[in-house]
Amino acid sequence: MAEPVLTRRQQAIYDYLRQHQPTFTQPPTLDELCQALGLSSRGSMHKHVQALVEAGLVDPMDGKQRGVRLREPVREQMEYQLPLLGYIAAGRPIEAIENPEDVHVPPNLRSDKPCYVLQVKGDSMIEDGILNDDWVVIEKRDYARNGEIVVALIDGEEATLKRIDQRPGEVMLLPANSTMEPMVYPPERVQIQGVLVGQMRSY
Amino acid sequence: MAEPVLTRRQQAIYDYLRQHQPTFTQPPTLDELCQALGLSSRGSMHKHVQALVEAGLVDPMDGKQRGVRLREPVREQMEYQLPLLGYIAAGRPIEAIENPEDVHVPPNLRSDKPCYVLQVKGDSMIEDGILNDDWVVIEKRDYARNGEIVVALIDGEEATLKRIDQRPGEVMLLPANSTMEPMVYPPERVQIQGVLVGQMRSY
DNA sequence: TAGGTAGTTCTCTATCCGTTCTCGTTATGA
DNA sequence: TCATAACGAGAACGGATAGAGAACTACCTA
Repeated sequence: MAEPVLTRRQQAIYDYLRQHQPTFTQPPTLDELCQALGLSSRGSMHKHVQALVEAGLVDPMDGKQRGVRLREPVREQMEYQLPLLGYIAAGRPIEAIENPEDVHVPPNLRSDKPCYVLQVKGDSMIEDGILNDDWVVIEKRDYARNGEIVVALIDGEEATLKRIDQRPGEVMLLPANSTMEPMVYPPERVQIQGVLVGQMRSY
Repeated sequence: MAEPVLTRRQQAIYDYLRQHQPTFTQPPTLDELCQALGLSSRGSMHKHVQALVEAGLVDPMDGKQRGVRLREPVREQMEYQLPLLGYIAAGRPIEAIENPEDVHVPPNLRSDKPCYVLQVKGDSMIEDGILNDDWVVIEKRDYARNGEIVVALIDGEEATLKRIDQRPGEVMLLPANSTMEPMVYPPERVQIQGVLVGQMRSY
């Protein structure tokens, strides 16, 4: 989809919304937008916002109620980009990247649920074909079926990528490396953070 | 399409656009272009830009709207698509797909040379983390450095994906599977068709 | 029920900017 | 030397963009 080509003002408003999105407790009113952008006419602002709605960049707010308004069209039109959140190595917390850059992920390597990307450090899953420095696409999810490969957080501090086997009273995290032993924990110590849905490697 | 043959000025403007494209938040106006190129007449600039439009190098901006203007045409949207040519399994020709569909490939999984995608059948490279049904991105190339993983055609009929080791008088194709033996051929029987540059897997 | 808040629609106006035009200068080749 | 093309300046026109403000409506609250 081609960029809708916004006018200067529309672009400024859109940028402002994207930039301040995280700090809003509520979507802003037109008046607040006017104040932020230095306008004094609600009507003019409405015209611009309307243009953004038609460009598909802002939620219609089409009814007209709600004291407050307008909102991001939910993440990405960039449906091929996912955030690279950090590195995952067995036994350490996920090493977060300060500025999560976006990486391209083909649609067939992800699910239609929210996903993110981690880079693998270590070789605990080497026999499942997951090597050091591979990128893995993770679907954000807090449960898993047995046999799935998951990002698990142990005791709230150690993150690891392992195949999971959940049994009554215990959870087994299975490495795919014959030099390593399965890890067994009581369920309350293991928190599932996501499930592997795709993988990429560059040579 | 033959090179449109630009005049000196047209070329300068085109170069400027290509060079600064990434830094634009918005396409420039004619006045901005004049300022950047050291002109003072919007009308003259318009004439040059018009020539670029007719040369097919710039978007028409044909109506007349958009407070701002002109931008690159060669916006490769195909840049993330590569053809899926078929399946590769050790010991058989590449099984071509009648209608090569295009698959999305992130830019970091490919080179800037021509590439294509194959789907792996078999597990001869399993210890290098290349599993059955994985997609591999292949750079089209007829030579390789030792240690690279290549698509090799043997006797013009059997295609295989193996790590290569070329020595005087012989070529070794090394599987990554301890149950399989390296294959040794005289160089004239082995034709390199491409080199592995990326890999994708869906779970 | 009244008044405040906030989205919507409207008109009016100013400015921006693409477009078209004319005119002058310079360089090149037959 | 003259015709032509490339180039540039500048003026004028008109549509697109932008903003102000008024009027209307819907909703919420006191």
